[in-house]
Amino acid sequence: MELATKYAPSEVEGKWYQYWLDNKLFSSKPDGREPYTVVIPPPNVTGVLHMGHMLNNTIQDILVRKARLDGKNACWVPGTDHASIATEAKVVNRLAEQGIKKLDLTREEFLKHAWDWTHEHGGIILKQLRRLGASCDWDRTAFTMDDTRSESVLRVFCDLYDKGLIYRGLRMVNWDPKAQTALSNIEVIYREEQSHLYNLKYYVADADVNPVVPTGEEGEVLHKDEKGYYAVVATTRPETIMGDTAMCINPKDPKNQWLKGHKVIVPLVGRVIPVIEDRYVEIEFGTGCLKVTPAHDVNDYNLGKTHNLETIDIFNPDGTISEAAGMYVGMDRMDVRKQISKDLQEAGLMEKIEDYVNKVGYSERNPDTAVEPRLCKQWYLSMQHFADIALPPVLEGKIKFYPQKYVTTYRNWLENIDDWCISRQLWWGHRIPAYYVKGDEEKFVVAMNEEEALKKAQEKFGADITAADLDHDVDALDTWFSSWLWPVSLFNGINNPGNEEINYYYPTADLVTGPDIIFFWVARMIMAGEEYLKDVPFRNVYFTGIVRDNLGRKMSKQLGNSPDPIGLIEKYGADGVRMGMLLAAPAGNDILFDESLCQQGAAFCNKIWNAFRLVKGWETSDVEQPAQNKKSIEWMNAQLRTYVAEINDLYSKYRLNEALMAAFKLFTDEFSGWYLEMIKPDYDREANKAMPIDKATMQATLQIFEQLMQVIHPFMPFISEELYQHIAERKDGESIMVSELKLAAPSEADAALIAQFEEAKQIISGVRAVRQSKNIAQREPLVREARVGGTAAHEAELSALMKKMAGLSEIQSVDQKGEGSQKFLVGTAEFAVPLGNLIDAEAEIAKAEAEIKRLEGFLQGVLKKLSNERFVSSAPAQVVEMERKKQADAESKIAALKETVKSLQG
RNA sequence: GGGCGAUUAGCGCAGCUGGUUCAGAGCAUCUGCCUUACAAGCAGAGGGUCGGCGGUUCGAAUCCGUCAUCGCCCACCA
Repeated sequence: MELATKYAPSEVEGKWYQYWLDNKLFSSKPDGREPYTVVIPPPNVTGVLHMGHMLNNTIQDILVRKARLDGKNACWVPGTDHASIATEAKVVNRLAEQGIKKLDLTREEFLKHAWDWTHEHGGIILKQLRRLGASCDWDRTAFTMDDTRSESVLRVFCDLYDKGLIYRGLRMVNWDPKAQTALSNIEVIYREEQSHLYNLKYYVADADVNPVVPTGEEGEVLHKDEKGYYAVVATTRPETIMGDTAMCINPKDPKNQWLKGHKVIVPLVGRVIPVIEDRYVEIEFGTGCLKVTPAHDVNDYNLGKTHNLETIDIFNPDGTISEAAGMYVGMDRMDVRKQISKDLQEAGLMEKIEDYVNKVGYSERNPDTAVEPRLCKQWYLSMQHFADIALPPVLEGKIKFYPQKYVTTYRNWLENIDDWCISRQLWWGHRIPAYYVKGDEEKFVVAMNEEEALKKAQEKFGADITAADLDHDVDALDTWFSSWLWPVSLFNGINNPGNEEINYYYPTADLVTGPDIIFFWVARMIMAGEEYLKDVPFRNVYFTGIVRDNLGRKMSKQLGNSPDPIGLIEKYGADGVRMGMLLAAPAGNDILFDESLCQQGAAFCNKIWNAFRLVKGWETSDVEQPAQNKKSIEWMNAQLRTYVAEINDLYSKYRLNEALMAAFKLFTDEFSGWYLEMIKPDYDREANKAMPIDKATMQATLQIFEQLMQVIHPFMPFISEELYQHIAERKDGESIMVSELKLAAPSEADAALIAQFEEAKQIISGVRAVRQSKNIAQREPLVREARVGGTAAHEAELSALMKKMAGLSEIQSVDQKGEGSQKFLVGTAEFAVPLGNLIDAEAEIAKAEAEIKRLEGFLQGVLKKLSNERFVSSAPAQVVEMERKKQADAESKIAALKETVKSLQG
């Protein structure tokens, strides 16, 4: 069969993926083997694949395929996440396009639209993952809102409520006015912003709005204009003044002593509010006067509680001004800021406006929407208990983080943890299983279903309660409240504890995710795992970096710098893209993605392909195996063992990019560059084809090739499978995926053999360099002189090989330097290629003298070290010995070079 | 404001508990080759006083201090 000169990924990838599926090679069932479990970080069900997913899933697939090759029972469970806020927002938008408002629909109607949307777009991303070669057990595909997962969520909610860990509380929450829902603290992203500090005039008055005249004590700072005395309050949010119910000063502030006990008038609003005193106020900030708006600021809320202040909520849930404000009603808060600033200035109530940089919280899911602190009742999960159980496994190393630096981040967060606000004012999600007795929010029960709720309600509040008296909580749970159960719920460990699957697959082995969700997801999974299985959910966490473009910018739709993953796969092949992703991806470092990296991956595929074409093109015959081939095979096998040991070590440290690099060098340099050239049969010019190769060499080469494919398979599953199938006749269903690579550990003999070849390689390179510098064609045979005594006996063993590789016609041993030959050193041995009058004596002398100079400098340094008594006495003997050897080597090299110079001058 | 991490060749990185020939691979660069598997290739070469300063040590890219620059995380200063 003829093989094309170029590897065509599109022709093989689909075929093998289908083959793997048909033969159920991804599927896993509990058995006697060691399990290796990975759960996918579930992408948004309606999302599409982006470069971050590509990186993340490439890494997972490499780990999973490697485990399979190592004979483990690998199980990679795929699934998707319902992403409640994001998905609900998309559905709301789509309805809006059709002229439908969410609030005009019933919950059931809305959910139907949401499910339609989910079914329409859902799972696209999982299909895309197949193109990448992801070897997930697709029969296990789960969704955070499927029956099993939903039941798990409700069970856990009820259980934690019964344990007293879930409670309902009135708190200041982060409110997203666009999605109109509460958010947890970690869903708020603070951004620094150029804004203004508005300095407002609060005129001082007594209860009857009569001006107050201060006495003006030492250190006091008074502000006065024609309308009277006033305090200056600096704020970034003038639109909240309608909610002001006090002004606060620090009791120790000398500037503002005159304000004590008085009242001030809220500008424009006209409300008279008290001046209160609290040490919370920073004396140095602005004028030391703080306006207090208990309904719209966390600190002000706390002040309000301490000082018993009235709370005026001036905002509607959508961020417009409410009736309670009495002014600007119905306007958006951002518009009011501009308007009120104008109005204040016109009324002469604005002292000044300064430029100011402050931090504003934005919703993680609606990044353009500033979060509004809002007082409302929500469900919370007490976190101290969970922090207590989740901290030890990480600190004690039961779970390892790669890179390790995230342990500190993890610890800092857990040691300062806030309770988790788990309710969201959304419909798309798991509905909170709380049931209220009609008309009384304080009377409620928590139950798995209505039936159970009724029973509990009757027990708790009286037998006369009927189903019609109960109102199911309208809110849904935070998406992460289902994600945190993922490693447990995938194996049904909540609903059916102790079942065969959870016992077998849990704890999972490795989690691959981004550091951005260390709190959202990683930490909480550890909590849930410890709570429900009393064991960690995974042993290792590999944190990937963020994929950026080659200028270091985050990939985004706006910038248009995010390549389409499927387009890349079509262009470079899945294997090429996988290699491209990994080449620049050390754990924890951001990766600067560049298409040229995929190009490199595709080139490597082509290299592998052509190496195979070469081998496959050889005919075998009964000729005897040349000794040098036998030797080369031994060497290549030693290299394989050595590299594989190194690669395994790199895997164990999760240094996958380095493992790939090592595999790349093994194949490209050692195998293609050296080994294949060593055993390559001569060309028969008359027959115009390669001479036949002996059977033993052919067989050994195919075996090595197969092993190389096994080494490469986790990184490049498609081409390795394709060639694995070409190398030998395979039974139907046989696959490289489940083949085993068994190699002995490298021995000392291997090391010695590699060292011997290393020297030969250097000699060959030396001759090639001579060729290059003298412009001698590759085919022109050369003679090489080896200095007597300079060559070790083992070099002679490889002489045939060296002749072949360096294009030498002869290797001579000489006892004196021939004239007109170009010399080079390998180690301390000197070699020469006789070139007659091609030698440029002067240039050679200059070169040698420069080298002598360099070596002499080096020698001086060594000698200085050795003459230092303290070095000789305190350094380990080994180190001193090494320095002595350096000295001896340098001296002998210098001597050889000097001799060369002499002969050239001669 | 607190914490973490980084700074090594043009680029993105490795260099693990200080010592194995004056710092390593890849990509890029330069030179020469269409050599009968592969020009998506082959052969060869150049390139870094390891961010600055100080210290510990016989010896520092490696340990300590400090400064500088960059990045990330956390935090209720209006």
